[in-house]
Amino acid sequence: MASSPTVTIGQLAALTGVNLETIRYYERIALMPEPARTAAGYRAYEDEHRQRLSMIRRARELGFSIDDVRALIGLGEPKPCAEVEPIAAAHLATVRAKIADLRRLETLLGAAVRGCRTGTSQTCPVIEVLGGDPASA
Amino acid sequence: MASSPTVTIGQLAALTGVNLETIRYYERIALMPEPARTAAGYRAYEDEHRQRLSMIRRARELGFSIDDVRALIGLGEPKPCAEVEPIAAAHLATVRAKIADLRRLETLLGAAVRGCRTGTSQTCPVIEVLGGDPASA
DNA sequence: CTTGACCCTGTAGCTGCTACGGGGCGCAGG
DNA sequence: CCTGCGCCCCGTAGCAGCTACAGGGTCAAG
Repeated sequence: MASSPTVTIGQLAALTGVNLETIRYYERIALMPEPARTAAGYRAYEDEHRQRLSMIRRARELGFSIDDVRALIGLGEPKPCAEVEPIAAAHLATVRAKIADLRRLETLLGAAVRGCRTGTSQTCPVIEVLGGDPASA
Repeated sequence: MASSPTVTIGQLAALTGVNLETIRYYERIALMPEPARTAAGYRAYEDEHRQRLSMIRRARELGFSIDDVRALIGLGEPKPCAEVEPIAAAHLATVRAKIADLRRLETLLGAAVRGCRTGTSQTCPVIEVLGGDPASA
């Protein structure tokens, strides 16, 4: 009973902010269900598709992998907390690990770049960070 | 006048901790120079190769792209600070941006996962984070 | 002389898209 | 009715940065 029961792929892309080609890609990898088609073969999306795609988009923005997304929002009904929580917790752990890694990098790079600017070293401090092992024996 | 003037690709891999196939890949994309060959066609690496590959490895560990690495350690002599510093500074900026992004994720995911564990909500808090927009109009 | 560990080449696969190329459809204007 | 524009269709190739084959050759020990 809505004024616009179905939308085209381009409209869905505009509604959700997901690239049109990406939507087709999601269908190809069975992350999005195949929508009904018009007589001419155009995809006709319902509001359920829009909801699902929005969820996928947010999950991707949160850094979940495609496989994680598949596990989080199965092909049908919403998953129970007991299934969702371990995936989210694992992902959170990898996010934290990445943060820790990046902070190490930040420290090292920051020091090297500062060394460049103060310019007291003979060789470039950035290069020095890379070449800490000139000879083997 | 060293006892082992050249090493095979497998030995170089062991020395540097870089995967053997990755070394060949670096040669293919001209990041590593083509080494001399034995009569049988085996690659024969000198210590210079080992040094260069170690530098590449450290640069990659610091998150520099292959193109950045190419710019940092050209095919010949070490680059001057003036060339190196902008690349390192730009990379540092992207590292900081990634950290900021990941911290946002950490906050959101952390709150959701905690919500799961305290379990007061009807629907899973993780799913709630994903589905904040049930209907369009 | 055989066995096994190494080496060679080239190509296909991975993730998650994105961008073609070469065609159909739908609707508005002339 | 026809044209033209914008959208849609499909399939495939490309991006980074490896990694993993398949199907061979080589070398040194036993």
